[in-house]
Amino acid sequence: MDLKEARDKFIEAWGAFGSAWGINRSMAQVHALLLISHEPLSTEEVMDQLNISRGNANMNLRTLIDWSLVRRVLKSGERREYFEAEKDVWKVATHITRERKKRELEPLVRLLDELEDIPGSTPEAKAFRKTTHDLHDLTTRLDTLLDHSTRRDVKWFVKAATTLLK
Amino acid sequence: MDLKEARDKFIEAWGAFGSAWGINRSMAQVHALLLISHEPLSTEEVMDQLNISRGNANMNLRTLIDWSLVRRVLKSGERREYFEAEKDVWKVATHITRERKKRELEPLVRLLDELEDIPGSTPEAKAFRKTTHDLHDLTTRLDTLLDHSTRRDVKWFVKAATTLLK
DNA sequence: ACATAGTTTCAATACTATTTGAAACTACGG
DNA sequence: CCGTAGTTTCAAATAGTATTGAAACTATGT
Repeated sequence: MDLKEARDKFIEAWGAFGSAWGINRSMAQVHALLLISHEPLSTEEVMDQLNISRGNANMNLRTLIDWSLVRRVLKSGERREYFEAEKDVWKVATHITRERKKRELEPLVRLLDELEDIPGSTPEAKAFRKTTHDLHDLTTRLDTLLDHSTRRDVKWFVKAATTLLK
Repeated sequence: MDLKEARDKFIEAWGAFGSAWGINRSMAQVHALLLISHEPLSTEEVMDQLNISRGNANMNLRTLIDWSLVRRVLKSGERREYFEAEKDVWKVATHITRERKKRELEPLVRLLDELEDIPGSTPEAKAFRKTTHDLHDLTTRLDTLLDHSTRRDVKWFVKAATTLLK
């Protein structure tokens, strides 16, 4: 397999992986492209290499910057903006985890918190309280866990946890 | 807030949560409904309570059974099938984790493994090798971690890991 | 103040995934 | 066997998301 082929496979796979996790395909592909590029790319280059439109490229680059997965780079004497990906995969994992925790886990925890004290003594009400209470406990713990593991160092955490489980 | 309202909110939220994580909305909602029901429900009851079609209900119930999140229950003397959800949320977390690891993480690890030894000494080739190698390392570790934490007991793991981070 | 290079926005469109609903199938009781 | 209650399948319709592309906008150099 040559480099070009390998790069295409990687971009495709990262795109598929992303969509399975609720991150849109193009965004994941732009990210993949920047991850494997040895130097920053312009919007134009991203468009060309992935065959996507300017609007699409622009929008996803902005979102990636929002997520702290990509940085804007200015080359001196050039007006055009270039983009480079964060290459430290442990940081990448941290940023993605944080972002998703914020967007998806936290709202759920808040709702479960509200739902914990619904009154009623019917079997339905009891079943409901038990489930929401248990889920609240689980999601809160997960939230705390992710919080600590991203505030510190994911790399260290994964290594320590792996040892713990061996 | 009364019970009915709370149940609806929970079903809606669990559906939204699911779709953000690549699990389709109806499947997540059927799961939510069964999680908060104090007794098993039939396909018919699921259809009625969620306003979804028979085909949809049937298909998602099967998938939930596949994922070990729901069990088929036969009431003696009745021909109709009933369904009940696994109520232990830690087991639920284990089953979901396993399934997603199998479907999404493992294929990625396999691909990265293949891509690790692409030849070439250009900066492009080097950057490519570094990224895929690092990702391979990260995903492999994560794979191992999830493997052990689901083979043992997620509950125990989350507690231990939390202590580790405190 | 104008021309130029570049970025952003957004309505229209294309694409993908989900859902429906009706027909085919299956199994059971009489 | 036949009728009935129930389940499964799947092509077609629908709903939901992502993408395009052109126009509006912004900044820069002369």
